[in-house]
Amino acid sequence: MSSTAKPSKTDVVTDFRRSQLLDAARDRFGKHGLAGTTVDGIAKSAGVAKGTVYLYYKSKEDILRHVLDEDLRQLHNDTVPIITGTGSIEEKLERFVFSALTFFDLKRDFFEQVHFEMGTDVRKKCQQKLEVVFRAQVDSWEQTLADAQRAGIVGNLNLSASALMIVALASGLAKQRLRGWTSGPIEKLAEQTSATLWKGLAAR
Amino acid sequence: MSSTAKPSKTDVVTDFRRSQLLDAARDRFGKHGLAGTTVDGIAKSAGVAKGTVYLYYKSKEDILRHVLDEDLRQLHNDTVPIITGTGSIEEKLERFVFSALTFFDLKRDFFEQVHFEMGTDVRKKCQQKLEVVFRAQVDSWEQTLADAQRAGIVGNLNLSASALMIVALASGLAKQRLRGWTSGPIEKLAEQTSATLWKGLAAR
Amino acid sequence: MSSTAKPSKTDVVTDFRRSQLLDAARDRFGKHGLAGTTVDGIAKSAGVAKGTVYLYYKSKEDILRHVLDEDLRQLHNDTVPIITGTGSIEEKLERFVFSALTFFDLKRDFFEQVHFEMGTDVRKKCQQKLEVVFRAQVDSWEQTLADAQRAGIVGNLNLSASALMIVALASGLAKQRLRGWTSGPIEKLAEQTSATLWKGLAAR
Amino acid sequence: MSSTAKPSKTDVVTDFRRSQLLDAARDRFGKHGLAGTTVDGIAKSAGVAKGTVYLYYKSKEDILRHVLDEDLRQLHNDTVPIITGTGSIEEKLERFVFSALTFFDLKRDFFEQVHFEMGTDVRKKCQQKLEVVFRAQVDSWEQTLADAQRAGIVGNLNLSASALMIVALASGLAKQRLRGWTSGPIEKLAEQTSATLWKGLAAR
DNA sequence: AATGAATGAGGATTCATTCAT
DNA sequence: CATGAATGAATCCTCATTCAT
Repeated sequence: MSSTAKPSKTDVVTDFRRSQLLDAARDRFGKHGLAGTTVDGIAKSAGVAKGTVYLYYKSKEDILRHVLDEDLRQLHNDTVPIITGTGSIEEKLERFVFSALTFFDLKRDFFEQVHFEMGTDVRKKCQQKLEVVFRAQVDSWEQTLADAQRAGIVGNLNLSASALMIVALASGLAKQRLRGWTSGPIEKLAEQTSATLWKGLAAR
Repeated sequence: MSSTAKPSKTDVVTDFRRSQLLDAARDRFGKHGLAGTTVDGIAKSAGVAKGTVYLYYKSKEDILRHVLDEDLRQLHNDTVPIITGTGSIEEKLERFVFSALTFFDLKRDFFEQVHFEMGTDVRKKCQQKLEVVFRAQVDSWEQTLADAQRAGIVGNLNLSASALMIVALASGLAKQRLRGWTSGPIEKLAEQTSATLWKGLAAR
Repeated sequence: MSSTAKPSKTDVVTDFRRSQLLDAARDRFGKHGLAGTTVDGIAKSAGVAKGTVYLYYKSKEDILRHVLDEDLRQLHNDTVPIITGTGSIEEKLERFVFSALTFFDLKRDFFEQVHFEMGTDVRKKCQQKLEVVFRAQVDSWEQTLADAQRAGIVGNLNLSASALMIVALASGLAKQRLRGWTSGPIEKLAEQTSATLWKGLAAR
Repeated sequence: MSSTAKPSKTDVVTDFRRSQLLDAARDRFGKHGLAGTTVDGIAKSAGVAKGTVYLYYKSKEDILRHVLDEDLRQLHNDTVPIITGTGSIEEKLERFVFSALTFFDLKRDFFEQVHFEMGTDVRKKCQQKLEVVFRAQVDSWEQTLADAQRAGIVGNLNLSASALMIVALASGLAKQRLRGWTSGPIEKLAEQTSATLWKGLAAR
């Protein structure tokens, strides 16, 4: 019913509330950390009462899970299509690094505070999901590099090591920006590092 | 005797206890996360009573601070001398990546759980210290690359971007290993990535 | 309705709870002393859970402060109007002593246990408030005696010493009753002592 | 042995230590209150280690008991002989008030902080002892007033009420001074109040 | 006798979760 | 649907007391 037909008013309200709560939670997690964020605080941020939170999510942990799901899905959508899409490898490389940096720049607060803070259970599940995204990135790069190799654009690379390296570099740079250790425009950073990396990959 | 008079027995015991507690804490933090670790648990791990912990550290936070200090000092000592030491850049590059990977491999549990979990205050201080180490690494690399440039070993690089890249790559790889996303011997990973990186840096 | 719009139901409940908790606290403080009273005990006495206490008062100290405030306000209201009100000095004297004795008799347990027990900070503030009440009593008596002097009812007294004496006597007698060192009806004690004091004050 | 013969060296040391600890305890209790005083603090004040305290007193409570015993004995010795000694009643009255005020003035810190703070058990015992002193004072005054009555110096007084009043007044004044609510020389205060009191007692 | 490291019971406080209205 | 008062488990920290040296 609700999937194809017009969504009932209830569904709309429910979606709105869930989204509203997720945004509030992301904000709070970003500002106060995981342990530092209270359910009451999330409720206040969302402008509802504490009890209401439990109508839409069954626990604080559940909220965290959903925030992470949403963010990781976005990370995936922001990066993987670039790798598998059209364009020269050099361009893709630069755009990939740029996208990864941009994503983490926007989520800076949240990741700075929370990303690795959750309890054993959630973290396991979260990292499994994070791993899925990273593996998708690595696999896509490996595929792309293999194509390029067949086309004679790059030489006799260790494909998997190179793919890993690309993703690691993007992630490493992102972390440094998260920490505020690099400044300047993201474009420039993406351009310089991807160019150097490309030289390394293309060199025969 | 040797330098500043023999340490008293009390000092020895104190050092032992402090070290013992730090090890226990690192273990617990690694297994259960920051919030998931109780002072009582640390005490149990160390084989002492709860109160004893407070004879040596004034709070849970104080313990965390000391664990971090110790680890970061080690990270510094394990990596910076490699960069500033002797040898060809290629060798240094490989050894640097290898050391960084090894360090995080050993501290895997701890960093996986805690590194970014602490409350706003501690985290600030901790990250300032982490930044000091990373900046030391970047600065050392920049200096080393500048020397290499003067010697004509590398071409017209953007020194600071390159230095940043090296450190970012090592850190990114380390994180992926922390997450368990890469397997295989560290040596091989270090060799492959540093080789590719070097090609990119050396290319004219 | 009556004065400032009808109080909301929530307000009524809140007032009830705060009052209920204060009464429970006064009872516990009276029975077990300040240090001997636990928040859990107060909660149990009030028939609520420990956490509920913290919905209404922010700390054990906060509770104490409110108990003291309430009691001291009552002491003031029970005594000062008598001094400044109408009637002969002899009558006032007797009623004043009687009121002070009665007040402490009712609060016996509490004062016996707590009044001087609190930590440096609270005690400072409490005693400042207590001082306000005592000074109000002394000042009122001084004024009343001055009027009497002008009216020729009493002779050439040292006004401030006499006022001080009246208050000191009431307070000293109250303490002795608190301790259980005097028995018999309060009325009689008040009558006898105030009569003797009056003779001393009125004598020329 | 030790009671009549020369005290052994051990006895002397023991007495010294006990006295030293009592003084330290009185000081600490006066400065930080009962709950605020730690055994370690007492030890530090006395210049010994914590364990040593337990060689001389079996608990913190035991220390408190001894401090109180010592002080109450002193209060008794400072006041009762004045009442039962020689001199006119007027003189005795003034000297009694003066002594009481002086005693509490010297012990000001201690009494201000501790006098009524102890747990149920100690307090009971302590107040019993305090009662003994107060009763001794009251009884002595009653006796003295009875003699005076027989001698025709005072009229048809209610002896016990009058005695009670004298002691209550002295105690009330002392409390006010403890609180810092009265200033000026003790002599003057004693003189004025005892004079007025005497007029009241002597009036027919 | 003296020490002070070690102990662990005890208590204040926080906050995720529930449920009656 | 929404609320927020009530709950009580969980945890940090203190400090009186003990005991091996």
